[in-house]
Amino acid sequence: MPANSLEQVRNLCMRRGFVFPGSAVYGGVASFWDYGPLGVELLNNIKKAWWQDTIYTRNDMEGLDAAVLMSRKVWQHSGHEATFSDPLVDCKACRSRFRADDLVGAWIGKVRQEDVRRADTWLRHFQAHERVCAAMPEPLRTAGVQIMQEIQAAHEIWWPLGRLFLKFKDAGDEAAARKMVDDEDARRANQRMKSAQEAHKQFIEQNATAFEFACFKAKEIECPKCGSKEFTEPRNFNLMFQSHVGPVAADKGTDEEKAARVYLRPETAQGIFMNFAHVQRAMARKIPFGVAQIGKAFRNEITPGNFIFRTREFEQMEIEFFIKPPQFVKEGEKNDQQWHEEWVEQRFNWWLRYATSPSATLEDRDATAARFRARAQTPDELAHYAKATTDIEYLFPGSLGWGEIEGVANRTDFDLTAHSNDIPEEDLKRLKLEPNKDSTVKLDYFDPDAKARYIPWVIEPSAGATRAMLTFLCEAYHDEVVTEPTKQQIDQIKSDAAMIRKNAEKKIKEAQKEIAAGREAKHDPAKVEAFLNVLDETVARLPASLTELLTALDHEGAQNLEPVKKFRPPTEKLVEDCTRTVLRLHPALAPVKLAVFPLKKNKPELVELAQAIKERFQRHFRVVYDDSAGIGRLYRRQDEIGTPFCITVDFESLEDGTVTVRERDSMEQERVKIDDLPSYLLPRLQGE
RNA sequence: GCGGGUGUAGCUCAGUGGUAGAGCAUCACGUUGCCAACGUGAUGGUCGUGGGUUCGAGUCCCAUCACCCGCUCCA
Repeated sequence: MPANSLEQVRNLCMRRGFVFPGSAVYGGVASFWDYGPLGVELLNNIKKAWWQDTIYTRNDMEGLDAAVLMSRKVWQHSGHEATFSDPLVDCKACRSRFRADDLVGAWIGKVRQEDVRRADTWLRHFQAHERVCAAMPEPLRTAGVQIMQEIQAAHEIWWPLGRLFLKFKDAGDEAAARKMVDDEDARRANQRMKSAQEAHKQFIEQNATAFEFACFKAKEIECPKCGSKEFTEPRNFNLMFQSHVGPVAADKGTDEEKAARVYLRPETAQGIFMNFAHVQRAMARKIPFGVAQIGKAFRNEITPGNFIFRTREFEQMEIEFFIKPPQFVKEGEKNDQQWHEEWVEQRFNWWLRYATSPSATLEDRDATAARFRARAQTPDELAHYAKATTDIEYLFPGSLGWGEIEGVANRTDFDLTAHSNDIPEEDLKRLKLEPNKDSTVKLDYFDPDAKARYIPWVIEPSAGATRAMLTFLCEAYHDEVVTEPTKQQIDQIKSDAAMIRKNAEKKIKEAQKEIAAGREAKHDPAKVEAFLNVLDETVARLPASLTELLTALDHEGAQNLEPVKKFRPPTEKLVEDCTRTVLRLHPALAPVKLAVFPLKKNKPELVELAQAIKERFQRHFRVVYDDSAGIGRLYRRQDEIGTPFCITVDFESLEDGTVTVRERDSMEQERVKIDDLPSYLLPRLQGE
């Protein structure tokens, strides 16, 4: 069984040097992770497997590595800048989309259109603003509420005077009005009102974004279409990280600033489109052909999380495969839809191949295959550039569930057309594009076969390299029982579990009493009961369920139960003694391919030979030498990081030149001549 | 963004206002003939951070940061 929680994988990653939290010395920065010694090996191996399988073993592919920073114009014409630069809200009732700042601006101005001479209008207005301020985060909340209370207090004093003043003025009684203006109390009240209003205005201006957000949170805004007050939160879709080329002193938004602005790519694809003509000419390629690229991409995600699944800096493995537009496809040639299907199949099989270890049984393979699926996106999920997209998804453990690991999109001729000058009117209409006055070229292609010039269509298989790492880790992770606990040990667990139940049932009764008396209870009876059921069920299935015991103890309802705390350490010890953690990684992906041990570390001749074997292989792949523990522990350590083979040098080795080769998944050992090691290991490391 | 939880040694955690602990890991020496061996000793913590209450705070209060879970969201 693969990992049953992301937590297990996360722990292993941090403990064994796959992944570390970024900027940890300063408390960390959410969503950024560093890849440690084993992580960089695994990630490199994944990228290598992808590069070899998509470029070397095909006849229609080329590689590329474009710059991360690209001209702002790339992202203007690709549609990325315009589509995702404003704070947007969706009405949950009628699904209309609005700019959040427009709605809030209209709402603030609304009172001016109403009868400004009515006291209750103003009061309602101030109270509404106070509710909005109350929905703001601290310290804005306190400051805002204070300002709104002051304005209400000032209004209460000022309003009767103001109304009197207006009354005189309306009646044409200038003398009385003037007398009021000169009156000391009235002036003071007026002054207080004015400064309160000023403070209010400034507060909103200075905290525009937070205020905007709070308006929706406080449910003060109405949908202009349907009147509902239920909106999604304002999302500022400015997903791209910005920087500037050269020193820029200008303020944001000025022409000077914009001219120097560059974006960190949110996808590697545009770098390929920029180089379509270069690659085609330089390599004398005919359509169909593809360009592959591996590289970092950056998205300022609104909600990052789930370990390395969604991060703001990540790595993509992308292919843009250029094909004939439908109107030029001849009888017997693949059209865009068929190319799309073929790539989905190709890529799906790639995932399955590397998700399984060669030692996997048919049942294992079926179980693995069941955790992958290809799912066609529904029309409302499709990105602005795509005609169709099929997501390849993996069933991650725990709450993450099905997650996208690759998208295979049919981008039509959208991108190459968008980056071309002189776009014909019908294409502008068809692709909903604006004319491109910035581009210097037309990204078309003369097809000698069709004897026509056209802009190719594109199929884009785009996989996440960092997500691939998480996928393969989750799939490879196994806690295995290797030594059955004794009957005595099982009986001990059973009696401990019975004791836990007895104690917990007492706690449930106590809690029920507290709840009946209207007091807060220390335990939630339902949760404790649920925990007891899980525990009993797990204990009943011993010894097969041994590794599940610890998961059961992590149950919500197990918290604050004393006997559970006592039960945990010996149980942990027992589970650890009886199980091994093994990463059944495909050998091509394993960060360390081979480990060499001397059977005894205090025999120099064994150490010497073991180190010599290590040195013999270290030019070809990652191999480690270790003698810092007993042989059993050394094997376990390597299992945990997925090392496919371990070699042990013993006294027999000195005599007949053979060593013990121990295979990771089966733990079986074989005697192999040192000279035969290359021919023994090589095919096995390639997964044959 | 909201709600709940967690934060103590490299890791897993105990510590219920009164001298900071255990197991594992690491290092040294010895022992050890193949699946998480053992003995002896050593290293290692301003208890996430910043305030406050107190004679005294890992423990109580407030704030803040990070992570986890659940919603919400997601090119």
